[in-house]
Amino acid sequence: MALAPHGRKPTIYDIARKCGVSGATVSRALSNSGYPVSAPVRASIEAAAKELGYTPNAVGRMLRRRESMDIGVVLPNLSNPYFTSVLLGLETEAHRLGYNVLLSSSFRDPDIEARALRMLATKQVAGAIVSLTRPDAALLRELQAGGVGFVTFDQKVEGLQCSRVEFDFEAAGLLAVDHLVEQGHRDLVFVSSPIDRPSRVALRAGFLEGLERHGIPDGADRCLLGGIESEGTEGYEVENGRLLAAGLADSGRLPTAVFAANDITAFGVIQGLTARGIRVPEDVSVLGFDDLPFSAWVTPALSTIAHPAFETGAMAMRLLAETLKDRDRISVQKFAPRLVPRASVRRRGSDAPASGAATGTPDARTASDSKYRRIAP
Amino acid sequence: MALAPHGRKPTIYDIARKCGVSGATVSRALSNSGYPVSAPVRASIEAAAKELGYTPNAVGRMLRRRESMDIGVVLPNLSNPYFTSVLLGLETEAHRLGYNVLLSSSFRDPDIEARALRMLATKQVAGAIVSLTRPDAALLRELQAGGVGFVTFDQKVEGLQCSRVEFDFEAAGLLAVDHLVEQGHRDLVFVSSPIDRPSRVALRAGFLEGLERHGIPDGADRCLLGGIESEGTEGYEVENGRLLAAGLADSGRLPTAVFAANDITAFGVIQGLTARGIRVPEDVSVLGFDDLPFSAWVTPALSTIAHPAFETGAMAMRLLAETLKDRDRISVQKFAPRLVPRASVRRRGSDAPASGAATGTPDARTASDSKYRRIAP
DNA sequence: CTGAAAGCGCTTACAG
DNA sequence: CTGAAAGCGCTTACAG
Repeated sequence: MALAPHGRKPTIYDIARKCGVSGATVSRALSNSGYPVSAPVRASIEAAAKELGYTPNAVGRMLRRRESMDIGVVLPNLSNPYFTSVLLGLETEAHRLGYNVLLSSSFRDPDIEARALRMLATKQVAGAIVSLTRPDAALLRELQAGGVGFVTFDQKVEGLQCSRVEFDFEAAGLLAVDHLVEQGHRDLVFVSSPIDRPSRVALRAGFLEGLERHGIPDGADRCLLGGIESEGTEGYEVENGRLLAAGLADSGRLPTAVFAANDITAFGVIQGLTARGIRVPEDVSVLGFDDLPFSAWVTPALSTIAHPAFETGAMAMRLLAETLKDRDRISVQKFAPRLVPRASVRRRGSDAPASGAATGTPDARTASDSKYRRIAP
Repeated sequence: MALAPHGRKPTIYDIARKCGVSGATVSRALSNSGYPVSAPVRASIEAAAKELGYTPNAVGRMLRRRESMDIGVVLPNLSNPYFTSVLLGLETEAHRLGYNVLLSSSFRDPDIEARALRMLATKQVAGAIVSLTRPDAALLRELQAGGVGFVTFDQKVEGLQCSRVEFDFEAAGLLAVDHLVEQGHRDLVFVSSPIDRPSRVALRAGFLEGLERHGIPDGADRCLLGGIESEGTEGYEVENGRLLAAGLADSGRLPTAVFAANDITAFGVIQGLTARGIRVPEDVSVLGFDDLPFSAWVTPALSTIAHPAFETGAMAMRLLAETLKDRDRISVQKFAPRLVPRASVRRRGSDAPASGAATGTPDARTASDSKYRRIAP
């Protein structure tokens, strides 16, 4: 791209001059406007554009058309693989639909979240897909009134009307207990980092409900919460799992199976147990939650409950596109959990892996091949 | 943000009208221009702005100033945790410097790469940080001439003058052999997926060089390459590792230690070995490369060689900011590998973990606390 | 300290 | 099919 005579990048007027036509005609020829332009004129314009190394200026176009193909994404933290997968799904779908992604991580800081949101409005994004730590409904409504379409996932913001994609965390807790009981376990423990998010509350509620349904007593005592708070990275989850599991081993009152609040915590649990000479799954079964990609890669491959991250991101993007077409339309999509039996849960008193579990070969999943049942809202 | 009388978002002119001043004055008051505005006028402007729910329009400003605080990022694939960490470092630094990130994944498709690059130019980004599968130097030069600053990482693009951050892959291969030999191993094998990228070539070269320095024969025979090509996700690396390790076990000619081309491959190796009843590290030691966050989370915690992902991203962003200040300045920063001994490599014939290895407790790393030696270019 | 005016690069009714 | 003109929202020399 050579610079035009005025020392800047060539514009439609440089092309116009060169072809002896008006800027309007160049614009029509180059912007796929559908507006009729005679074949020879069009050809000469295209040739001149190529010769001058013309690149359209999206900023000029955006200002004039007052519309944007950019969308914002604000997430707590990319160091959590769950959010990475959400972003991957979201970006794949955005790309397919012709949108560009402006990324902001908030590190769970509400001030950063607010700043990122305002910045996105400033940039005139068409919409934003967000997962907020402490959502400011008033701010969101303000930006919404200013034309920014919103979609949330894994969270409902009180006082804000917008589409969202949900997940049935309670059903996941229930499913965990069902599976473990079905594999002959009745002495169960739930292990988690401090329960901050509503999703965790729901997951535990599902676990407790499961215990009750199966007539397993002492529900509350079976919930073990770590003492280490988040510090931006996900290491604290591993650490909580490790400490809690080690404590369990030292107490001499080991359960036969533990359900971890997420896969990362499950890894900590396995570490803590193994360090005490307790084998997984021979001595204790461990069930995770999330189904992170690498949960299929470790040894023993982690039995877990899938939280469809990629699908959540892709669906959020689809709902946003829908909102941008029809501002009044809001929809709620809810995903259901799915059991992924692998090697870390074993039927009680058996040498074989849990029934239904893949044996040696971990499932080779691509980012999008798993199909999740969707619950109608 | 209420809409202004004209049915659109309020502009500086709505404020100007309300305050009985000119648009120029509003602009000066609101844009931190440093230009003097009398205190009472400023106050009334600020009050009116707040009352009208004014949000500055960055598109108008950008068009007028002909400068942008957006930067583009083009990566092969977020499903590779290495790139996720690079992005995390890059975004953290960008945020600190006031830049916004436009993200594009290319899925290793050169056409998508070219389209993403053109799109970024169209959007008038100040610069871009890229890792390209098949870099088109002519295109990059063209966009560079059009004003886009480039920084590459882990790759040097022939025919393009730009800053970049490098990593000494060859030294990493060397370091791997040194460590393994130092732990009493001489029967070594290098396991990798098909060697496409130059970085892999260099890593293997370092491994071979290491064998030679230690007088270990049959270098080429000790390099095992998988047959499964990339399909967008990273699962093929695990699979190659698994198959190769299983083959090794079945052949009955097991080495005492294997060096995997990356941590993900190492997980595959561990899976393949374990499935054949071979224990890691008791029977065979396994050394990885990358030091992904979750390599510290698995059991046994993976001994590996660190490839500073977060630092690479942050450094790339810093180099880009430098380039944007001074277009003629190009610098090359090179990171050196660092050994991270954990539990998957054990001194030959010993019950203890490799000397220097953390024992029970995996190191709790935050994303940025590790310090890497930088090699002067 | 303030304002009138031009202009960033583009699109699009309007007129022909 | 083509062009002249206005305008998207802002900034910034220039003049006072």
